[in-house]
Amino acid sequence: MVAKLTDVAELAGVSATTVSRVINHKGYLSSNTIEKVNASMRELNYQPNNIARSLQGKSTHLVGLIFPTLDSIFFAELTNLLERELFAHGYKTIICNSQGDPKKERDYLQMLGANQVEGIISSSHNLNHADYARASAPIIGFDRYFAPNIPIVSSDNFSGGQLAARELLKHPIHDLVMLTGNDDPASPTHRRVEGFKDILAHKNIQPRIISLAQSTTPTLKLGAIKALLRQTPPEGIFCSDDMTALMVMNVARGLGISIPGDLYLVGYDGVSFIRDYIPQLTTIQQPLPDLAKLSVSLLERRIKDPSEQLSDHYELPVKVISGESC
Amino acid sequence: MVAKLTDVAELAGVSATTVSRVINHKGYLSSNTIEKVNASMRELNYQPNNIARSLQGKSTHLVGLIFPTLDSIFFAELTNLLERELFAHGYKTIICNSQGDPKKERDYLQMLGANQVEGIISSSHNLNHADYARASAPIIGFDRYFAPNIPIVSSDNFSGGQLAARELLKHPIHDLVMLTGNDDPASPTHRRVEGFKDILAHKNIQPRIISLAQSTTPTLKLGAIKALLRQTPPEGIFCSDDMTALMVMNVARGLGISIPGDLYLVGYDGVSFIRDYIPQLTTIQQPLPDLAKLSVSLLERRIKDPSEQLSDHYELPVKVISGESC
DNA sequence: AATCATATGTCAAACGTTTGCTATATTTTT
DNA sequence: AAAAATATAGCAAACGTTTGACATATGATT
Repeated sequence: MVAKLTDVAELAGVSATTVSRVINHKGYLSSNTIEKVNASMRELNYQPNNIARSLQGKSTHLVGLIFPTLDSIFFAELTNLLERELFAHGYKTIICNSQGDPKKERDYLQMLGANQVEGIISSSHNLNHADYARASAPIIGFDRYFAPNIPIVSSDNFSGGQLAARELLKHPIHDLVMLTGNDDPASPTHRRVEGFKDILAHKNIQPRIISLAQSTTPTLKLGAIKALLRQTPPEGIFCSDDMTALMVMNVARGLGISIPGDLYLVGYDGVSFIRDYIPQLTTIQQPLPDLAKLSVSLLERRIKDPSEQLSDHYELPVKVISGESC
Repeated sequence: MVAKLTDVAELAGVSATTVSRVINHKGYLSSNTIEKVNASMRELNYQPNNIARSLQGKSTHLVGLIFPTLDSIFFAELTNLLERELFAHGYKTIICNSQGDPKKERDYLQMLGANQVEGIISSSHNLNHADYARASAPIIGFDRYFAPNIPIVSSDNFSGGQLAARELLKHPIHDLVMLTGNDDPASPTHRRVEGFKDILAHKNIQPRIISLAQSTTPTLKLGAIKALLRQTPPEGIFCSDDMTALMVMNVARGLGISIPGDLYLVGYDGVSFIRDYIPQLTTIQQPLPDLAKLSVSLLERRIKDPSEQLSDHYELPVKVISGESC
């Protein structure tokens, strides 16, 4: 059996209280006692039981991350950064990938409560606001509105859309398409569409907005892109994420459409994978590390003081990463 | 304050035991009592406290995943699949990305113990075997040897190396390079090198093995690949992962080396991202979903019966995904 | 009418910690 | 030399749940 506090106490010839005090550096302890206890802990290879500690009142230092999937490089990198940041702040990360399944998401939300997580960062899209409003732990919405008083962290999506438009308009073109993944007008990411349209409106250009539901499989997406490029190829495309842009590049190459030249292309996200492996893509970069840091720091503030009033929305600036595609 | 079991009991006018019995479907309960209790739980929005439950003896249903990073698409997809599988088996997933930092990994290993996780799946490379042998929970090594009696789950790396060699040898070439990420001869992934060499040896071909340490940054890797392709370009390259192969494709394109033709290229992993977004790459596909399922099912067997004797090594077959690069 | 099985529910101990209170010994201040 | 402050450590209750042992009521079987 694994050693417990009382075993250590017995071996060291002191009370359980004293051992606990040594572990938690609390109260007055003689160096002699401390040494004895430490030796006993070493001898028994003692590991405090966090479960018991939490029950007693200590916090769990657990944080839940609710995202749709890790198959998307964007969420993978984000999760990676959040995990790092959370670890640096002393939290452990439970991942909850809803895979677009509302039932799974609800189960997870409930489970996180049952497991006494101290906070939640979520970007999932399946549940209604009431589900989130009821959650016991503080929540930060990543690129996502949940309920009043649940702060949103996002890139400046509107500016991002504007930047993309400006990039495309550097060329003398006007038949433009935007491929977007999310058509919920309440979603912060929808602001990308608005920013894009905003700039084009000044030039009296009306882009075609093609919305591929977030649940679209790659194959379906491929079909849609092929159809677009074959039947009514535009002169410029703005994709609301880099993976879609990458697919456009592939399809274009297959069809003999050259980028740039025949077609100009701008993506969105600018994750490090794209910068390292697909540098030819021009894209709008979100400051992912900063977004992760901000999310964690806001969450921590809410954990420390649940009543602290935070802003509704934190927007971080984006920038253009110039490749060759536009 | 959030409702607890005793609050429910009080409201329903029964004892705590009875409430617990209702929750756990244990013992004889009148349907009347059950209804009363359920109503009270609903009214108070009661959520059982898993911490208290675990302390009492119930298991935590927590599993830890120790991997180097999520920035690599391979680990991201693997983590995604494992999380799904674990969820389906009733487990929650704590992610522990060591980021190549032995200290972080040791901290995590210790933390997982303290948090009473029921099992660990790990593919991290930083700790010595003793650290893992000491862990309290059962462990499955993914593509990684840790200690005797810790089973390894991997693809058939040797056959994978052989397949890659055979693919390249379909063309009349003999100046071959293998770019590998891990040069630890004890690692299961090193078998890819051996399988590759094995086939080539029959043809009296001695490939150049270039090992880019796993910690290499993309920039350094890019430099190495550029140097290779510029100075002593081979006729064929086998990369031990798809991301490196993707980088080779990019560099080659930049240098005007055409793939296939001037250079034949085979990758390894065949994650779904590659199949969906870089279909032109010929690669050796690991059966990732099966590997995830197998890992979880082995782990569960060990959890249910820690003394169950498992094999040392479970190897799942790989297959060639034919693109245009070879 | 005594016995047994079946329902229904309560008591209190236990899980492994932490902590407020208390007790004693030692040192410092008056 | 008394009072006060400081140092040291133990007792027992508490955290929220589960569960074995026990108590009682009801009905069925002898």
